[in-house]
Amino acid sequence: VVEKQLAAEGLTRDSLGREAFVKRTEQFVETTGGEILNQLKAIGSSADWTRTAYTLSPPLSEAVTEAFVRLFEDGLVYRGHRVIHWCPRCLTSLSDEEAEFNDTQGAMYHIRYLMADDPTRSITVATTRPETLLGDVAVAVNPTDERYADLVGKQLVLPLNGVRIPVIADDYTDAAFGTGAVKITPAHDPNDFEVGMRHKLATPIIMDAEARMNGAGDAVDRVPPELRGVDRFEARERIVNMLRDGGALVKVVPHAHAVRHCYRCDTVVEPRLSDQWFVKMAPLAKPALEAVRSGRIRILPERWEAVYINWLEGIRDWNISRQLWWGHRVPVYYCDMCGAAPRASRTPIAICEECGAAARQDNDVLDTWFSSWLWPISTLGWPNAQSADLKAFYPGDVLVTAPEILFFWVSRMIMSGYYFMGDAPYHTVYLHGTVRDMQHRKMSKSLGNGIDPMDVVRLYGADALRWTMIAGMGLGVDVLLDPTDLDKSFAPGRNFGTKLWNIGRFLLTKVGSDPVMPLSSIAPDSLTIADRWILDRLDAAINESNIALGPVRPGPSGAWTDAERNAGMRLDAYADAARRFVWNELADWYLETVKPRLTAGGADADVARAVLVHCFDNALRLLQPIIPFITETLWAKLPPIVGGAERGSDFLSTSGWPAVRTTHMATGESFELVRNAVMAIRQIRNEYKTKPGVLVNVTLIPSATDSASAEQFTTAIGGLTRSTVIVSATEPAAQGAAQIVLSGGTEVSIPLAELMGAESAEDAAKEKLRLAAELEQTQKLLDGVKARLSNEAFTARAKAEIVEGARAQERELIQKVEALTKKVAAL
RNA sequence: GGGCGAAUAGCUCAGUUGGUUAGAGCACCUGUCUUACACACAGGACGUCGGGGGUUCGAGUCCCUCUUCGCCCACCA
Repeated sequence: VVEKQLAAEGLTRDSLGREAFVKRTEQFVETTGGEILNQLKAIGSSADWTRTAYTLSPPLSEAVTEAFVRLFEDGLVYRGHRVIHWCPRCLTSLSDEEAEFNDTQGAMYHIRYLMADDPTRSITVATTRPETLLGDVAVAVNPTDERYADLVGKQLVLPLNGVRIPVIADDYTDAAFGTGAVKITPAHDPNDFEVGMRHKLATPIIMDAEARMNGAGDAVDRVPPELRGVDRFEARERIVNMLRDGGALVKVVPHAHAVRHCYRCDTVVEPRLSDQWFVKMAPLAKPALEAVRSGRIRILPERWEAVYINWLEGIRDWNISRQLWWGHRVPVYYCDMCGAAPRASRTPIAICEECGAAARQDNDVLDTWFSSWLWPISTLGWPNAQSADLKAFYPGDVLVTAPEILFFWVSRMIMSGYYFMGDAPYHTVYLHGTVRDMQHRKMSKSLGNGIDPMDVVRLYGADALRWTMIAGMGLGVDVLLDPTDLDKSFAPGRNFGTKLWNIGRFLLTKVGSDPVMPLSSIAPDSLTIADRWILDRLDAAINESNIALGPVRPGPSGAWTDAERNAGMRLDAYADAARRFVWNELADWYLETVKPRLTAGGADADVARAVLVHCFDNALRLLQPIIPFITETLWAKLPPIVGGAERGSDFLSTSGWPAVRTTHMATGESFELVRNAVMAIRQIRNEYKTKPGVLVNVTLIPSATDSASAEQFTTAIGGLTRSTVIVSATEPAAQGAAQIVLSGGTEVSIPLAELMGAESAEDAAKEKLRLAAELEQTQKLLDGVKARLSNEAFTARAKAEIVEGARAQERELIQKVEALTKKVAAL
């Protein structure tokens, strides 16, 4: 923008000078950028953050200089004369990574070059960039290509400018591709440059920096006057027409190929011969490769490791100089007077040490990634080796980032970590998915398909935003969000947050603020079957979360084992385990059973309070990383523990991750019976369309294996199903009752008259149909198990526990089928 | 051109080393304002796991092949 303003005033950045240009740009940021700064301040962001985007803060600047000078002194930074990617709009060179490929439908132009001493003979070359023919210095053919063997060494005449060029033989040419003859343009193609070097050919540059046709120096005669100053693409058209008119154009065939574009402005990149600074990458890549191969660093998802290794193995030198004015200036100084060797220096050099003349600093700046690759160390105080932060926090643990900057940033940070610190900057690289819209398009400003996170925060809350992102984040899977329907994506997160809040509201009001007993002080005998069950489920949820997240760090060896390296970081599985516990177990079952106990008061109420608070405390710890705000608020309101015991911290966020109990008590299987009975009764009530308010009498005949007291069954089941439960040892009459046989053999019976109301009490046919259907389904299952077990191949070859499992299932199903058969018969 | 990944309920996705009746959320259907929560509760319906072939006592899971999407890399002019 500043450059445009200058142009309007008839100025350029060159005429203005670097100092004035920088000042001018700073003013622009101050004024125009002020609104942006204010917005950032409003949400609590540091204004310095914005400034560093324009100027490096002094410590970072020091780090960049140090890194450059050290690499220079070690011979890993060098100045090279070669063909690089040039953006004619940004007027700078680009690294390989910054010049992105786009598939483009272009054309292959076949052009005839005539022999100089025998115009009846010719060679036809094929090219996608005909305008570069003005810069051709040779035509190369394969040495084994018999078609052209007798032409090697002869001269051709370039169409349009009449320049004479030789036919050369070089392995680079593939006889099978195109016409088998390649035009060589050393200054505008990296491969041609290599060929040119081998054959000691000239390197005429035929375009200016903005990619307008223009020969400089001795190439001036190569560009016909009518083409000078013409943009390359217009020149292409005109040249093709000129060739056609002159009879040199043999044919044009459509040709799909990949063309490099500037990653910033999307302009087609022009290969261009120039002097640039490079970093030798092979020595840096070596330890970075070894780190991943040995397991010192793991990359998740694992498949990216192959991509990383493949890239590093074929790595090419890194062009780090840019012809921009914003950035960190290359700290190399020249003397134009005596021609002393360029020097890299940590401090500015004003005067040449050799001859005393004024020294000149290199005019290029460094690639922004040259500062970014130092990020893990420069942010911790490097190059100050005494930095306390560096000692305390290097190396770090996990880098979370997007796969598209694996090469730009991730791998280079690893290289700089090894080179400057002798160790990797982290042990885990977690590459997350990309947020896309429903058409799988990357969200972007230009497409207008993005979602403003602040809108989501306003409408659904920050916790809901985090929930959606984390719970939807399968390892290596893209997250699809619909920008036109925020509700679809974010309502589930909001709903869960609200649910959690309501659980807390209920729990805190019912439990009150009186101190609760610590779980450890409760006698196991006083725990109900529901207590034991929920404590079991809590342990299961913690275990599941731990497995989903995996080990935090590699073992003592410092390297990941094969078993460890691909386990963990399953954020979606962790979120799911935590949600299931809180919603489907704690809220749906335990809270419902505990209500009457809390109201009743007494010793049992204290037990219930203790278990409830313990479970909720741990549930909040489990959810804190995903839902930090709601959990923190609720946790602060938990009642104190008897005796003033601490919960580990004043804040949930630093209170510690939950741990499973070390002592085990009787399992919660009895409560599973309650759950099965409750679900069965509810199902019956629904099928018979019993009004929700109607109280029914339920007879429960527990199987011999159920040990829990009858009282616990009656209260638990009764409370959850609006029924009065009688535990009985005797079989009730099948006639006139709805019957349920649970898998353990426990039977449940409800009089039809109560389910259906007095007016239709006689309708036993429906119940018979219902039971018969269930019998049929159970029988089918049993038949399947029996068939499997009677297959000798199965019993002989399957693992013992699988076969035993099938036998147990068979026994259970036989029991159930018998009971159901009896009941159907009685009806 | 080379490499990699994906295809499972209407939608977005889970499915650990092959193990029997394939799950969740949303959407859908029925009922309910049951004093924490209708952003909720209870119940329900919905899938021959992309097509074909193979290995196996047993395949969503392993192998081959085809189809369709997607990603990464690449100096064939």
